[in-house]
Amino acid sequence: MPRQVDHEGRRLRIARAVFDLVAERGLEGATLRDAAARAGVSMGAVQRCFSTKEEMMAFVLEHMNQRVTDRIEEGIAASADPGSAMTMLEHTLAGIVPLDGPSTAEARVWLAFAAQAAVDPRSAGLQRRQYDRLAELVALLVRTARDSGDVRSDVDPEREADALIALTDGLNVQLLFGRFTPEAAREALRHRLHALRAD
Amino acid sequence: MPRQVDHEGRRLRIARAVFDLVAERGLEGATLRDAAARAGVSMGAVQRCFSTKEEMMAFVLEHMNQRVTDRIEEGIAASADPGSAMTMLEHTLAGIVPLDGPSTAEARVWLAFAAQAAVDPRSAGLQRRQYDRLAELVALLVRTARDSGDVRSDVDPEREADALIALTDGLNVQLLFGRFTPEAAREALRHRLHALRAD
DNA sequence: ACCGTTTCGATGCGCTTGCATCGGATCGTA
DNA sequence: TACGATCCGATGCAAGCGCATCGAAACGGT
Repeated sequence: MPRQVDHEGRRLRIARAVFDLVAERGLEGATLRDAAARAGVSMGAVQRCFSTKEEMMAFVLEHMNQRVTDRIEEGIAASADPGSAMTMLEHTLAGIVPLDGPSTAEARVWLAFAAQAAVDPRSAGLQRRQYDRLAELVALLVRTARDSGDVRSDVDPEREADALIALTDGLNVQLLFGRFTPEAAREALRHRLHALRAD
Repeated sequence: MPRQVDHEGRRLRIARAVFDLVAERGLEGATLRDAAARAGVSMGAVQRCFSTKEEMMAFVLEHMNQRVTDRIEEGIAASADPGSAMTMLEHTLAGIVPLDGPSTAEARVWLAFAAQAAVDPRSAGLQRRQYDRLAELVALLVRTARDSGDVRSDVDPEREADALIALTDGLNVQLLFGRFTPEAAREALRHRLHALRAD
């Protein structure tokens, strides 16, 4: 057998490089050559790790979603009162809004993929699945908070979850345009959640 | 003097063609050749109408924003009670959310340009100016509605306007993903506005 | 120690892109 | 009617793209 290299590690390394490129120059700014150069590998290596560019991009998207999920769970675990559904809800949504440099890059990449999903059904499917999972989680949190008396009893968890997610995405866009500061976005989110509270 | 052709009309014609292409295939799917073919003119004509592709795209964006503005004003004028700030507010926001085929195309193009603006400061400037104008209008409507007693007195017009715009943009994204129906989006918007009403 | 097998990095290819260029058609003028 | 200035549409061009291909290098089995 010939020597083995760490394929999975290389995939991650390339994915990170592509992520950076997309965050800086957008989706069409991420070429195979640039990705290879940024990752410090040859172009052939990129081709061997991913059968096609589309697969590479899908991997990058999945990898980013995984990172966001990890950060959300981390934020929930590190919160003062992890058991409270309301706290978990706030951390979940706050984990999506970019509050610092790295997550701003995430938001940029998210927007780039979102634009692609709007015209490419294949890409839309991936995004939609992610959103369905997120909406389920948020709806569950809202329902739990409602049942425990933290939020008003007349809110519909599913509808409210979708509305909250929409608001979060919209805040992301405003942030990327530079019309919002991260603090203002977080404040808007907080304000919205506060309006759900039971009196 | 040689014969004159309708330059401005041709610009509009090409802009409409580019708009359709972007709505169908995204920003990078709009090439000069395809634009010329779709508009039914030669490629040279496109080059003479717009000095560069960037200028053409900026014109397309401006043209679309103008169309949206026109539709909003039209909706306000056609509403049952044009004088009511609350009605105007609802029509303004509803004019942004895509409720039918043509405005879905608008939303697609909007998202495409939004993604570009996230990585291109030049494009971000254009978008930001548009949003500032929209935010001013919405804030004014909210303030008017508040002062006339239609909405609760404890809402901050500027903050609320930004939040409403963010929600609208988020709904647009969800719509494009196919997670929302236009009716559900409109319902969510209505629900949110209803929550602002004075009891 | 040798060789077959497998993986590596580099180069080539066909294609498309935005933009520049050029001959020919067009119209006012004398 | 002949001319010259002007504008039109088609073609050319250099660059960049994704992907295919290829010789060389690196191992394990015998």
